Amino acid sequence: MHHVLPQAFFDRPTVEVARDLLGKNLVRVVGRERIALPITEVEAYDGFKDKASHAHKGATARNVVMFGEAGYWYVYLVYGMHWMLNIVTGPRDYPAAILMRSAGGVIGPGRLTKHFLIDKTNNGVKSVLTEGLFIEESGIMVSPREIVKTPRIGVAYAGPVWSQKPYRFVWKRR
DNA sequence: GCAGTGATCATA
DNA sequence: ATGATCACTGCC
Repeated sequence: MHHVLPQAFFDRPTVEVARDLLGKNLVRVVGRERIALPITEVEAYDGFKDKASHAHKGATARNVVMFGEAGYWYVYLVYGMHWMLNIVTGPRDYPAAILMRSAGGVIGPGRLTKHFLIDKTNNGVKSVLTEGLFIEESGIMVSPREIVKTPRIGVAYAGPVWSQKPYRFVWKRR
């Protein structure tokens, strides 16, 4: 159970990685506390052309991490109160990341970061080497039959085409 | 259904 | 410097 996902796992096409993350354990270690839950809902944000992505209009102070190497955490604040947790995917200079939306019974990206004690201090940190926050193998096999694809949530601003892309993946146990 | 909340970014 | 926006949540 101590198989931390290596950087190579994340250095692949974003949508593939998103699907493969379902059922893997999101792990947080703070002091003596260890929180680990299987990932159940994610969303892919894929490249410059993706109008729903922060990276669509180019690099800014906030989104630079998305332009870096795979396997780094991209954490930002929305609506002045909710931290969003993403993992960067694909090669350097290709901006892509996956939003962690739910794990175990913790539903919703803002609730997830609250539960896992995540904030801006996790931004820009490499997931594979850090003791504090990483993803590991769970041993759970997720069958393709258990994966539901839908459009992403809360991205109407991206227009009819990009807001409808089936880049959200939910693991429904059967 | 909609207010809360504040960083971020474009515009100037 | 200012104002609109926001990969959301919780309470009405």
